[in-house]
Amino acid sequence: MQDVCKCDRQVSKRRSALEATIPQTHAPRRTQAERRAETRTLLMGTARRLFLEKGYDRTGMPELVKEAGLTRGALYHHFEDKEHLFRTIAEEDAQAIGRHIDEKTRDIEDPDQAMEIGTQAYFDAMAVPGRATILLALAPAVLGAKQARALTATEGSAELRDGLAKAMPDLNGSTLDALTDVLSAAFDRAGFEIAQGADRDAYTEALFRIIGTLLEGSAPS
Amino acid sequence: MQDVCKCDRQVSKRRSALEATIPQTHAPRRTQAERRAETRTLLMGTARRLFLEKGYDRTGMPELVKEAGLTRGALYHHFEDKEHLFRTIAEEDAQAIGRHIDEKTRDIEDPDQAMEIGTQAYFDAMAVPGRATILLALAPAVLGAKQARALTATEGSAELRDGLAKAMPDLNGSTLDALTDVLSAAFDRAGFEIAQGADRDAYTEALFRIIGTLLEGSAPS
DNA sequence: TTAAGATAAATACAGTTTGTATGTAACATG
DNA sequence: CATGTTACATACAAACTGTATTTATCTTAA
Repeated sequence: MQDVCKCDRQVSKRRSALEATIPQTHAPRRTQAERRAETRTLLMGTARRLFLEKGYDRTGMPELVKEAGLTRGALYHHFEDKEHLFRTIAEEDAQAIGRHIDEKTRDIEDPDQAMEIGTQAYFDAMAVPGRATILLALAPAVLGAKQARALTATEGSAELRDGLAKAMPDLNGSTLDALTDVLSAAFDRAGFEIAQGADRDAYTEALFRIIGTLLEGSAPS
Repeated sequence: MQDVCKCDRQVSKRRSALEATIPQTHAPRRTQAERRAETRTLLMGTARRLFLEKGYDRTGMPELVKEAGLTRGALYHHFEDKEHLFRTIAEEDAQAIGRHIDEKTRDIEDPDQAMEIGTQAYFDAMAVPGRATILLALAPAVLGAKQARALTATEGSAELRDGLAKAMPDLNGSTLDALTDVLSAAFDRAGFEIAQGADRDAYTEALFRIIGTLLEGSAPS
């Protein structure tokens, strides 16, 4: 019962959390880039977990660094403030989604197949634990709806727009934009629910029913 | 420049914000119910404004009660904590939306027309300043995605589900649920964007294109 | 290799914020 | 009008935030 201490004092056990098992030879001698990357990774990983477990505003920095085996000094050296820490995490997740979709669809010619594969790639990427909550539930509140949307505004929606434009040439621009927007919201909802364990096939079919009927029902080429 | 004071001390100007103009006769003699309602309204209104201006976690209770001309004593008398205050505000907005839609659609027989009118009523209700941000951007982070969804889960979506079920009898239950869910996400997005000043007609047409083609395109009765 | 500079991380500090406990004023009721 | 109850203010103890300062670790070039 010697754990109640309001100060920041660290018990001089450096590199604790990662290598607590190692008998501590003498000096591990990491390069600065390594140190930096490891610490950032550790902080971001711990923060990610706590943000997800307790929510953004109920997560305190003292608690966070304690769990990471560091001090607030390290945290504020790497991140300007709590919001910057969160934004960095959210950006990383968003970029990971973009990369994954790009990888999976890069070599596909047929637009329909690209749509199909891209959708599954999006669901897969969004199902990485915590990602959906970070990007779709927390980010709009922490970063603002606009910034949060900008993070996830995948190029995929541009291709969706093009597909719709071709199939429905009578649509004016703003209606086309609105249609693309609400459909991307539908994709987001599907991705979120699938990530929470919902029936993936059901959501996939629901989305393709919508898009399928839209594309064929209006002005078939 | 005499404003820097860390304590809660109140300058003994009771009922300030509301009646600062009145020359303060002797004793206004309000009933308890009135006192209570007025204070709650004042606190919730001020909190609402600050949550919208600065975000949830950047809004502090000291600042809030200061602007309301009260002390934290009053605040914590009426609300358990910050989250409870927010939840109360969000619930009020959600219920107002429900009431408004109900009012507007109560006497409509034709399902199609009810859909049309109900959609417009939803957009109107969601366009009340701040409502969209509170319910769709902040609530998922503060209350959790599930609770936030539960707030806005209007009965309208049940009727949407029924309409879809009739038009597409081949759909199994889980796909129908998924379809209803992603469509309601589309409605939310439309409501949010319209509230932010987007082209209402464009979003309305986009939604009805989707629903229209779905209903007619599959299995017409 | 090592001294000087740069980066990483810990400690120290000042101001705020949160929730609670306690005290006081306003209203309600027999 | 005395007594109980509700509304609100004040006082207090943590806890949290961000910054300034100091110490440790790594880099580089003579």
